[in-house]
Amino acid sequence: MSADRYPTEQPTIVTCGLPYANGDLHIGHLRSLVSADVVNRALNRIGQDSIYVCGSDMHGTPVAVNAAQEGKQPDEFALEWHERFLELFPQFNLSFDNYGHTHDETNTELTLDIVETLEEGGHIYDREIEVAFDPVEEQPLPDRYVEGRCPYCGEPARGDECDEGCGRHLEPGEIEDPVSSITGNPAEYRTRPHKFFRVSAFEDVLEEFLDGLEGTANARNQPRQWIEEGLQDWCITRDIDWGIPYPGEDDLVLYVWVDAPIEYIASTIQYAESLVDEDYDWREPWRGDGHIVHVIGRDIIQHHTVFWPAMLAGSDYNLPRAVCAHGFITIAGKGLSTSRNRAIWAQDYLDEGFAPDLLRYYLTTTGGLQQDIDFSWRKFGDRVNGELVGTLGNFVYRSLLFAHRNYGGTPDVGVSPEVEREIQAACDDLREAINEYNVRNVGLVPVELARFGNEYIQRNEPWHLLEEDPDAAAQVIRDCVQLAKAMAILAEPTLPETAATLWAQLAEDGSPGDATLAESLVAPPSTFEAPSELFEQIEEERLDELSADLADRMDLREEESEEDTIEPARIDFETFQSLDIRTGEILVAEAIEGADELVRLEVDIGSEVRQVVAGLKPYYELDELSGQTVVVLTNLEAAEIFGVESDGMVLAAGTDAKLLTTVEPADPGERIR
RNA sequence: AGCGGGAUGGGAUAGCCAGGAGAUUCCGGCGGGCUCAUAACCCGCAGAUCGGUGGUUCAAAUCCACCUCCCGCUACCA
Repeated sequence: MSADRYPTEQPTIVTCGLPYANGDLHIGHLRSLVSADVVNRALNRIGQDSIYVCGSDMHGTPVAVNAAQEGKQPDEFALEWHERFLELFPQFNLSFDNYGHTHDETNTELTLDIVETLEEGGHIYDREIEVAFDPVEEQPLPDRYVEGRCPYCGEPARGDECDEGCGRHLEPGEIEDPVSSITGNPAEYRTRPHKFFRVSAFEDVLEEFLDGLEGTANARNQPRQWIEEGLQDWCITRDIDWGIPYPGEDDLVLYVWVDAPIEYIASTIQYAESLVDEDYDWREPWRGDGHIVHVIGRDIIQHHTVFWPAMLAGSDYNLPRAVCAHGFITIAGKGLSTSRNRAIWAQDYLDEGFAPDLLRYYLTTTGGLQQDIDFSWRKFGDRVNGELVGTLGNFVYRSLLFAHRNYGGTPDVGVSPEVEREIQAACDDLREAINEYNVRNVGLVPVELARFGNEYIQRNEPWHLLEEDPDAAAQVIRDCVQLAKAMAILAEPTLPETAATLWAQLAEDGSPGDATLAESLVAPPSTFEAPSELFEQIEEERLDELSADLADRMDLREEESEEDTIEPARIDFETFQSLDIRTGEILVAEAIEGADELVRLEVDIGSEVRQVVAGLKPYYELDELSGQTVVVLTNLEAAEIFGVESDGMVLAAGTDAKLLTTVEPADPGERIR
């Protein structure tokens, strides 16, 4: 890999994964959005020509499904979310140079253009595949409209992905035992022509691409395994009516993952078109010598390191220079769950009245980009109070206040060699950090400089020097003012709002977002007003409250899901009578291979011996099970679990499956009444 | 079970890709200092055989193999 270090002469494009227009954004999404924003701003600070573009992902079956549930048209539904995103982004200081959406004209046209290019290049072919169909509704069942079993690992899976088992992307027609996820009707397969993209032909291209790919290690390593296992061609059409229609095919639309990443290009084009005074050639980054940097969640690595580069290569566009795949966010060690409201919602955070910079700082500096990070209000508060308030905010405030009181602004002397070296070192650190896409260090650099600043001012005690040695005092404060100015520039990527405030306090014109590192050694104006505090301390009680509220909310949901409350709905006696519950004796108990908890039981229920599957492995030794008297619900409909038929249900109590038995010995087959 | 991530002083993390003096920083603890500053800031001390075992190497937290545990996504607790 031999790409030039930033800053380069060529333009760079930074993108984040497209927010999906079907729901509210939470801190998980923000991690993508903010990290990419930080990368873009940091590149600009070190003098790299870089823009940040993205857009909403409007297509795909989840939007179609959710829109239908709300009785809306998909475009109307998705557009509403898109608009909400647009309102939210500025509140987190996400500085998109352009933010479009995949359903707009630019993206639609470009997508069709790219698909045609791929066709002309012979990269697309027709193949008859079996598609799940709902025979009752006479409706095709693409992607998540169908559920069934993964052909590779046997796990239950969605139509487009084995989301529960091996994680493989599934091609239409691959899934076994398909059932409509809408009606529950068993689906049947019908043969139907679809379009396939010859991804397999790009193996060499992709391997070379991965060898040179910058960004996080997971984005380089994970796809290597997929390539080793052999690349599958990729079905790029679907039988729904929400999406970009496939050219020349009336009843097919493009798979959402085709037009989604193309939005990265389309958004760049829109940016170029939006400029009035200057020229921007979008072709330079995408087809010329520029650079593309993708910031994504680690769940969409495959799309950005296999499908997308293959598409780009097949239609003569540049491949990305870097893919930065960040980890997930957990709360109290548990994964976010939107359906269970287990998340910190972006809007809720703002409603709490916290400055966006605080969350930006926390999300980008808590762990490495690739690492999963755990969110807690306590840790959030510690970082804010310690590093932002105590170290950075305090240094700037004490310095500027001292300078203003005693000199009316910047003392009229030069910066000392020691401080100049220190500032330059910090600038070097920022350059180094962004060249490694290390957003954590990007955010820590200004705080570390402030640490030095605090040590420096403490060591020199200008408050004493004021009378003892006025020249020396002026020197020290001059140095501190310069350090503060450098911090404004260095902090701008992560803390843009704070940096702008500081910039104004120094009476600087414009914005630190227009400055480059070189300016960090240029003296600020000789006069400025008294500063105000950059950050507010978060009270301990406040943190306690927030923590308690969050814990309550998550605990509540736990209880609900555990059904801890007594079921209020009464049933009549007849309903009870309809349950055929009998004693049984376990004859055989053996583990089901490949399953974590499942045990296959043969249970004698008097008149016959039943095979029953139960999740007992973690709680019992298998050989102590045989011979046990248990209680069996015998007229439960049979089901196949993990590929094993289960005819009946062994009753057990609690989450750790304490088996029910009788107090007195009982023969198999005695009815429970 | 699959895929992914992790295991470093009490807690949280850096370093590991490009191996080299018993190891970063923050919080917490203890002791001092300062008083310009948002009870902030500065200095010092205590505290880790870098999950385990083996291997490669003159040298491993860093490379390789195996193992154990933790976590996330999802699932099979009928």
